[in-house]
Amino acid sequence: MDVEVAEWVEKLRLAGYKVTRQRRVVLEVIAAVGMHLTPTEVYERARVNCPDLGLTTVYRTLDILSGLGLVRRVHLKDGCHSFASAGQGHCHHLICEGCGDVVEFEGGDLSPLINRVAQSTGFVIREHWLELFGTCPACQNKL
Amino acid sequence: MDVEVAEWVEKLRLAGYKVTRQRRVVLEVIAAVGMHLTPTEVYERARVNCPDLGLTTVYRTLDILSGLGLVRRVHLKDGCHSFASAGQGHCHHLICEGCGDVVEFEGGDLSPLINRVAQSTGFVIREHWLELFGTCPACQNKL
DNA sequence: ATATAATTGAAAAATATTTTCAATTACAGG
DNA sequence: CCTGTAATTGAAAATATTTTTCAATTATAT
Ligand SMILES: [Mn+2]
Ligand SMILES: [Mn+2]
Ligand SMILES: [Zn+2]
Ligand SMILES: [Zn+2]
Repeated sequence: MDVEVAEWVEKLRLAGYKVTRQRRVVLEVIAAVGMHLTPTEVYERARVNCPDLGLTTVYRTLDILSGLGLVRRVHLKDGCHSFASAGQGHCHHLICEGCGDVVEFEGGDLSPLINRVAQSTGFVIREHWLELFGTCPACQNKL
Repeated sequence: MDVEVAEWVEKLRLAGYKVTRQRRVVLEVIAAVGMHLTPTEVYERARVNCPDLGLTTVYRTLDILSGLGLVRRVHLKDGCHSFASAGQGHCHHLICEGCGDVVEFEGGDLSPLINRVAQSTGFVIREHWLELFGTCPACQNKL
């Protein structure tokens, strides 16, 4: 996870952003927890190590990180206010409805399906999204 | 589309809800347009036929309709404030990034993929979501 | 027709996000 | 190491979205 933060810092720098204390602490929070967090949740956790951090900066940092593809918005049934780390390359999210845990997985090849839909609708399909919902091993044991 | 509204009205009634003028006009708007609309957009369109409708009622009606599975929240890259009609049965949304058009399609059988992910993560997977994004035929011609 | 419980809209409250701006800070270049 | 400069910051205000409250209205069973 220190590795991930280091990589993210490097990508920030390469993209021309300054590496500030505030950005670093936001990065660290998101890289460390393996679950989805709202901006406010990120803010609360990050302030433990950086009490003068502002919520505005969290919003701005999350914007930058999603722009760079390092984090991704997690879409839940009732809204999509939270974010989780997005591994490199094309991946999808598997989400525990119990604890908010987020695991990434590689979706198999969806091209047959996508081609079929493109064919029958006349759409040009540019992107797809797959999210799976369920219960993680830890939450299964809690029952 | 009159058919769809009639079906929806019947389902509302069966679920124990009163069929009010306000609910009917919200239903009509969503059934008529084939695109995703935010609560405010629904409100504006519905008020053409029902000028005393309140935005609060639109929110409440959308809640009821998603509870009954008649409409579904549409999740876009930057948020998910809009809703679209959800056909019966398990379906997915294909969305035009140009005009907001929403088309439903049946996702093929994703069980092999889902089983594989369940296997490798230990999750019990209860639900899945697939959305495709692209350009509809009409918007392709506009280029 | 009437009784009644559900539903309504306006207003207020709560929540979420963005903008503004003066002060601070990262860091490139010397 | 200093210094200049443009990027970044947090607080406050503005805006946007959603929910709650409550008295008045209304759909519908009888
Ligand atoms: Mn995929
Ligand atoms: Mn499916
Ligand atoms: Zn869990
Ligand atoms: Zn289109």
